[in-house]
Amino acid sequence: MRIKDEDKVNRIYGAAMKVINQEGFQGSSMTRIATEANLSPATIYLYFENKDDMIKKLFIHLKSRMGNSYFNSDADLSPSKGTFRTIWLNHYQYIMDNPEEYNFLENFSNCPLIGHIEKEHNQDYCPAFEALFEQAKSARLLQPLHNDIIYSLLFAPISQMVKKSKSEDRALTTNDLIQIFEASWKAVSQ
Amino acid sequence: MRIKDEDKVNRIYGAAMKVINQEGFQGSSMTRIATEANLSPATIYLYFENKDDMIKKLFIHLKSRMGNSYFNSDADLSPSKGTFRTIWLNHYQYIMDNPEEYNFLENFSNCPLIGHIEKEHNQDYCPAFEALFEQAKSARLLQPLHNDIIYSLLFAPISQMVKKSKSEDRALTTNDLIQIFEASWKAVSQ
Amino acid sequence: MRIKDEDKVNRIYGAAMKVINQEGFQGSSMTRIATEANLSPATIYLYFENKDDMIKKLFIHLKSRMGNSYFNSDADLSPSKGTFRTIWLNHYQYIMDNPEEYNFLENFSNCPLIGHIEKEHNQDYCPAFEALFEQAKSARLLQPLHNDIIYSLLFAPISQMVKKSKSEDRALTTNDLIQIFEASWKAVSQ
Amino acid sequence: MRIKDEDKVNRIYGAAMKVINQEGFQGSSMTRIATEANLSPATIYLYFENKDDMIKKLFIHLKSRMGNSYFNSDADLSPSKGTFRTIWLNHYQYIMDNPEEYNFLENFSNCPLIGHIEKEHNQDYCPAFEALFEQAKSARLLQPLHNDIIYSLLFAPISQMVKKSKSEDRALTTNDLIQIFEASWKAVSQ
DNA sequence: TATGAATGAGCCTTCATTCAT
DNA sequence: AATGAATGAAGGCTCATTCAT
Repeated sequence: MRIKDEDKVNRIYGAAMKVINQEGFQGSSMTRIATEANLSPATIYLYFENKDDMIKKLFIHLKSRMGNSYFNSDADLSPSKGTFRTIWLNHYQYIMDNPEEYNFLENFSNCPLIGHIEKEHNQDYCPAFEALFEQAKSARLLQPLHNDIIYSLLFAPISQMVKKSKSEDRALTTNDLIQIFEASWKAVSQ
Repeated sequence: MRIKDEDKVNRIYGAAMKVINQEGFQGSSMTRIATEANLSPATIYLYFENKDDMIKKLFIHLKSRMGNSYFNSDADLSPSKGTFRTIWLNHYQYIMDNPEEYNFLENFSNCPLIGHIEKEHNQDYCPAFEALFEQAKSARLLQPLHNDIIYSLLFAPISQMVKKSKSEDRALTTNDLIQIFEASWKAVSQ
Repeated sequence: MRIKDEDKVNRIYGAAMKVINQEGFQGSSMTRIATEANLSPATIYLYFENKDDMIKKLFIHLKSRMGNSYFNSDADLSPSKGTFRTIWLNHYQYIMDNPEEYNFLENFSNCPLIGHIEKEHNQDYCPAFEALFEQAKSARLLQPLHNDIIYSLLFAPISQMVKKSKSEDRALTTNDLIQIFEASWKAVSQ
Repeated sequence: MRIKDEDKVNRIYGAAMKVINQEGFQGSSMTRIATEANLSPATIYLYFENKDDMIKKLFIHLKSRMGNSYFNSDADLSPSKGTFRTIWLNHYQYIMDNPEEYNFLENFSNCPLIGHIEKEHNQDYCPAFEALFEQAKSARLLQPLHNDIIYSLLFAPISQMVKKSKSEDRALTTNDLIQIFEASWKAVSQ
């Protein structure tokens, strides 16, 4: 008998993401995805219960990848402006390098199918954040705001700018980046 | 499409939005939407070329409604922190009051179907903004940043917070609002 | 708009029965049945909820047709051997004339899908039988047996013989019929 | 297919029958049957050409089992009413004891798939019957009818009654049995 | 204009069967 | 011989769209 090829799951993930981003959720038929992954549609069902299951698991998979990407340089995590700038740039880099992934996450975190997954997996993908935020608040580096608020003030603007720049085919300059980070930092720092 | 049936178009818009938000995009069949609007599916095709066309026009319609809502109080538009706070709160209020509409816009502004519409209609929905931003920059109220950047710094965080609070069934307090606005304002003001 | 053609249901019934008898239950796809009925598969779903629903309703429809066939000559129903012979021959004639229908009923009255329908519809298709049997027992024409038993003794043998003769491509002679009826009558008569 | 694996064939038969009776013909996938038999689906294909082949052989296998059951008490086979009563009761007992098997045989003896098998195997499963019937006719115990007719008169009623009683969850009493046998006997005896 | 009936294409999923070990 | 992975074809059903009134 053949050996189950665990990497096949990743091929499916990749194909699904590609198709969904290219043709939209509507156009993403299982057959289309299977073709993209060089598989028979039936094979997908050896690895996932059904389409919903596949999408959900893909979502979780990507969410975790994105969470990890914030800290992908193994720098120290001492609470300093520099640390936050690094993380912030990592985030920016991730969006730029993985536009399909990010797009997918953005598109589907609000859809009903995904909705209730987030709650279960919300905390496990970036526990490191919580710690860092708390330390920075204790050190009076950050304002004493709820973590969610800090997170929004820090990352939402750059995320939106990247999306806008992509949709308008206009790249962000280094100067843009500096301006956005400095302004975002003003918002959250003490 | 003549004036007297403009109402029918609105009924279709309303039904489409309701169905899409209730059942998700997948469940939004033309027949289902027609039923919701008390129409025959065939009738929809008298007013729209096809489903894509309908969705696109619905999107533009809502985008414009949202753009107008920023200024729905007929206050003055002199460039002051108070004016921005009013606009900011109008935006917040709109999201809270029209969650279905906002949800729809958020969900679909990034999907391939919608993607290229925005460019054509990006400017027409808030020309007033441009003017206000320019004035405020001249008056050294706002930092000399690109309007898109100001827009992101000002509105992206609150938008994300509302989404998050909705998805977690946790309301934002008045205190949250004040904190978020003040921080956002710090980011953009001089 | 088009007028819903109620006769279409009968076309579907006919096509379904034909296909099922020709290719067996396994081979009876909705598409195959639709083709046989000169319809689109989707059209069937305008008249039936789903395949099961269609089969069930077909079963009930045929069951009732068969029930009526016992009495299709408007002869008197006085309890006499002649009456029973007439009914018995009507039954025989029905099987011979509608082999597909009878076959269908025989095949599926024991399948799980159908199983519980019978109970609901068992009595309504031959209330006349009950009355006749009771009268005949009172008149000491029939033995005082349970109606089900009389029914089985009277009709099961001929039904089985017809099936066997069909499957072996050997017709029943008039003499066969007389012998079978007379023997069956001996079984139930007093 | 060699002797030592004869057991595996029986495991397959058992599993197939169990699954078919439990889930109906529709639900009886090869994988499901293989699982029930603690085998790989591929293994079934070492013993049978394909699914049809398996079903047909299962049918023949069971038919022969049932044929033998008529004579499972090693009583004498002298042509007497007592002998026929014994055989008749054996038949009844078999149906009651092996409802799944009997159900399977009843359900599929008329389906197109099985149809033409019977002819080939009709005679080999109860050659003993032929002899007994002939002797009984010679001895003027039975009427001079065709064996098929005698067979139908004798066994069809009780078979139908058992099916009916099962489908209505109502057991046959000893009295019922006596009545049915005596009436059936009246039909065929001289 | 307006409609309900009708449909062909396509979707998700399953299944009998084969592959490769 | 035996198996679990893999698959192409097909099935039930839905849907955007058109027909015919």
